[in-house]
Amino acid sequence: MLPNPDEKLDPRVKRTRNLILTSFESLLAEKGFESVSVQDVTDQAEINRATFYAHFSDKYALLDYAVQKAFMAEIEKRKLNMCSYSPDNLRNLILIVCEFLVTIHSGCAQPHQQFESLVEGTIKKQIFELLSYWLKKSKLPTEIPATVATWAIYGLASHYSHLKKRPSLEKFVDEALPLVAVNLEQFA
Amino acid sequence: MLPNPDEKLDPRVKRTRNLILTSFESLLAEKGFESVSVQDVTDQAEINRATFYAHFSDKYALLDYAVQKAFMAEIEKRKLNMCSYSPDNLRNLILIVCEFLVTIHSGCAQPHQQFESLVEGTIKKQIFELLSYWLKKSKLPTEIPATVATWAIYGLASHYSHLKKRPSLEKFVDEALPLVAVNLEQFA
DNA sequence: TTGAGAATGTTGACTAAGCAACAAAGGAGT
DNA sequence: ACTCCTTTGTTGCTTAGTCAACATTCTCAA
Repeated sequence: MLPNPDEKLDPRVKRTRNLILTSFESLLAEKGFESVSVQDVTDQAEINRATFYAHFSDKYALLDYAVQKAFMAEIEKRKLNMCSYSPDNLRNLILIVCEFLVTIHSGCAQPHQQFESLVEGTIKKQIFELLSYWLKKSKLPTEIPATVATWAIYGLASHYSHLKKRPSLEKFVDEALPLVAVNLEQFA
Repeated sequence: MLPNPDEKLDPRVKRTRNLILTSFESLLAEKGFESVSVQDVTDQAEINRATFYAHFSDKYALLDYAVQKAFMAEIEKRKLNMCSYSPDNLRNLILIVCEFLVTIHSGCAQPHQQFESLVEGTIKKQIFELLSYWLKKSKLPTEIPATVATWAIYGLASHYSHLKKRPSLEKFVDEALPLVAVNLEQFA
């Protein structure tokens, strides 16, 4: 799908970004997004503040980057970026999104509205791109079905991750899958 | 005793040295000193080879630095660098040297002659400096007693660390201590 | 013995990171 | 209102790290 944006990058850049990312994640878990300042991140990363701004325009850009990278890692781990549409792949995608949101809610202190909608935007963009990629390969119509499915998947995952008593993920996905699949397959 | 050479140092320098140090230690444990190349170190540290030479003239200088730093850390941990001569402090010093050599023998693959004598030189320099510092503070004669004690201590520790069946460190040090102490105290 | 490959040091030109200082905007309390 | 303090972006100059290239030396097997 995508060329790996890691390799061939100046080692200093990789190092710096990793330092920023690592300290950001730990601060996120400790204090929550709203109360983390750029200062905090650079202090803990032992990076100059000016260097931060050479990489990210502000902490929102950093959040976007962090979420995107973490989510992409999950996608790549299951090789969903190197295949095309199938019910089973779709099932795995839904699964990933659910797990991802659950993880975020357990790994980030005080998730406020602001934070959640930022994450939502980033994740939906990723889902949409992946679905588009799948459908294009299968010569299926893309735009509308991918949009519908994207929102549906994210909605399901968000719902699931907010449940007080979450049912088994397997059961949940089994029930949800056909509803999403029909959106993508109906013109096959 | 010494001002901490860590603080006030350019963050990039600290980072680079730590990266080099970390990868060196792991390679030392894995392959042994003789078979570790500068290449290996810089590859694993993800540092440019030219950068290595900006910090160390060669791998021997690196070994020196690594040993010195590790040993100094033990000294500082027990605050021996902030006190003066006493039998108890001397006892702790002997203890540290013994433990240090034991650790090196278990943590480094195939310790050859070359490696051992490099370590010996570095450690003895450290011991000598510490003893001199102690004695000077107590207005005791320095040069000769410190020399004798340094060699004695290192010899004991080396002997101990090479024993096939090592007795309890406590017992060993209890026996050795008075012999070394007399060298330092006889003119008190 | 020779020759091919690997490791060593070194160089000079380029790029990223550090730093200090600045103006500006917000927040908390008095 | 006010100050005091913190955070935010931004800038110009300095220093450290990167890279590719080169000449040497080592090593080891053909």
